[in-house]
Amino acid sequence: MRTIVAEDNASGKWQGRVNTRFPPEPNGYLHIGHAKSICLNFGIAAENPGGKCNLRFDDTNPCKEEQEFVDSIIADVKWLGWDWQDRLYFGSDYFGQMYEYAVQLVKAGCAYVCDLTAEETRQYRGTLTAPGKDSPFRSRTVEENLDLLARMKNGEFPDGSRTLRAKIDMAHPNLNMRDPVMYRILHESHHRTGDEWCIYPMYDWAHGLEDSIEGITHSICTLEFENHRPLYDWFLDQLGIHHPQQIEFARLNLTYTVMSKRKLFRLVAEGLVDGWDDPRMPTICGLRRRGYSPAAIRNFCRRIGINKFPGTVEIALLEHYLRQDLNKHSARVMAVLKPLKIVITNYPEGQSEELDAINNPEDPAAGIRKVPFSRELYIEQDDFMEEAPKKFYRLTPGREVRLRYAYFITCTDVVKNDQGNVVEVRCTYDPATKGGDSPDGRKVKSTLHWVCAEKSLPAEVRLYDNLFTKENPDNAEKGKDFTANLNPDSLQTLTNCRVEPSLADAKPLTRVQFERLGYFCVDADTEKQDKLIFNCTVTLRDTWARIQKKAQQKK
RNA sequence: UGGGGAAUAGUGUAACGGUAGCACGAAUGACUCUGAAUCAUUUAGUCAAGGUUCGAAUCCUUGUUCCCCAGCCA
Repeated sequence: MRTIVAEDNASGKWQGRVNTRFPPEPNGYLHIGHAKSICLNFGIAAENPGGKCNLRFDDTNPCKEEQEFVDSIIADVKWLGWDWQDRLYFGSDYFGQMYEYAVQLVKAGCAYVCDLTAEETRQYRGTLTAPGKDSPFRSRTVEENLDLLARMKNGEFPDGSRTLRAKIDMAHPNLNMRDPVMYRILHESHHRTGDEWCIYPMYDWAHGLEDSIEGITHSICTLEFENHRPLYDWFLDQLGIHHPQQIEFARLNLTYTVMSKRKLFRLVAEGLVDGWDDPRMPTICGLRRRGYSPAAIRNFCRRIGINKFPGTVEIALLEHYLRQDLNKHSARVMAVLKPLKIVITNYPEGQSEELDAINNPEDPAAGIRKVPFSRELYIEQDDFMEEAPKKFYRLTPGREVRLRYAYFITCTDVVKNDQGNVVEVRCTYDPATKGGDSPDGRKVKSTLHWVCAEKSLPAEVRLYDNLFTKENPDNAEKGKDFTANLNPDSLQTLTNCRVEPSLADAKPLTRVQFERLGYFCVDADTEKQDKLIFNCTVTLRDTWARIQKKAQQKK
């Protein structure tokens, strides 16, 4: 596709212009599939000198469209990092011009007013294999059509009583060419034009005109419109106006999620998720709340490429670009999700100190911060095992490990509760290893993250897994649908977490890496509920987890 | 049984008649104050069968499989 644009540019087909557009219908929230289209359209414009991409709302159906969606779409495209400058357009702004064009087509004998009901229209259309038959109103005179069209526009007829149709060919093998409806009567208030209109243009009629009026050069859309291209071309040819080239590409499918507006709507409507911006949703606002960065999404969209084959991209690829970007840009902090108390028995009671920690090893300019250390600390429950299996090289009785940026410690003893669970680990530390380096050069097998028991802050952490348990959620048993494949464990809330004090004033959408755990993002609920709440954006790659998993599979 | 499209490693994507390459994943190793990152190595592919050609993923023929279309939705 980029080749086509580049070649058109070289051949001067459009006088060296490149003007694409992203044309959403404001009837829902944008998702990662839209991001593919957004990055394609804005990306192609950006790659060509002088290239432009318009943001245009295709708002031709007042029954489904709302200002709320207009606002969210604008916010999402902007957040993704794209700029349409002063070219924010609405299809509804062209309703007057479209009507003029319709009159022109009627005068040319290329369109007629049809009195068939919706049901009759369907019957007359024929089937995939059988041709349709002409509407009895097909042969009305131009004068009569002009009169009826004007009266349709003036509101003289009830909803659904008449349509304006293009006069093409009721026997055409492409159903879209069997006298398609151009206007329907809808006494419905539009979110922008109010009650000015009671006839509204259909997609096929409106879309090409919108493209033409804006001087679009390349009209990029998804595969299901391939069948509509002959009609797109027909309207523009009949009118003899600027005629952009429509090019189709396959929409994005991702494993372990659903992408259709209808299905996402159901998840929200049925309370199966917590709203459009639920961090498990593939919506742009959901991904944003989850902690995704715009750059990660853009890089992903660039890499998945453009095609005409409806494939499914692995969610792992998205996560790869996520980690790649977050690794470079996220500040590191220490947080303990499932705390296990440790007591440094040879560290003086009541004493504490501040240790230097590097904010981001990938970015020296990010500097250092202080973290408090004292006699009592928390480490991760997963980082201690009383009886360590072969490849476990974290803390276990008798073993020395490093506390990151702090000291080497050796486990000397454990304290158990009545159920026999370890509730406290006792260790000694080596004062000579302050900062985490051993003067004698001795090595430890692992480095653990930790927080000070007293000075760390309580926090809630929300862990996420795929929303669905199957790669293709639609692959459900007979009689069931995708909701049967919802993952019951897609959200896990941990309420006893501890984070280092530097996070005290973290604002929503702040992205950090919890060392050795993953990337986390401060949730909007932090301000509402007045406590620190983090979403797990994505975990770090975890070799140990894979080793464990393999060991279990062997059993 | 009509029409329109599409098929390249597990996944996604290049190669436009001239060495099938890249990324993700997976595996192995090195390194490491994150079992992260980084680095190295390995793994694995042209839907099928014919044909044209010195040479075919690419051109031709036939077949197979998949996607889309019968809204007064977009």
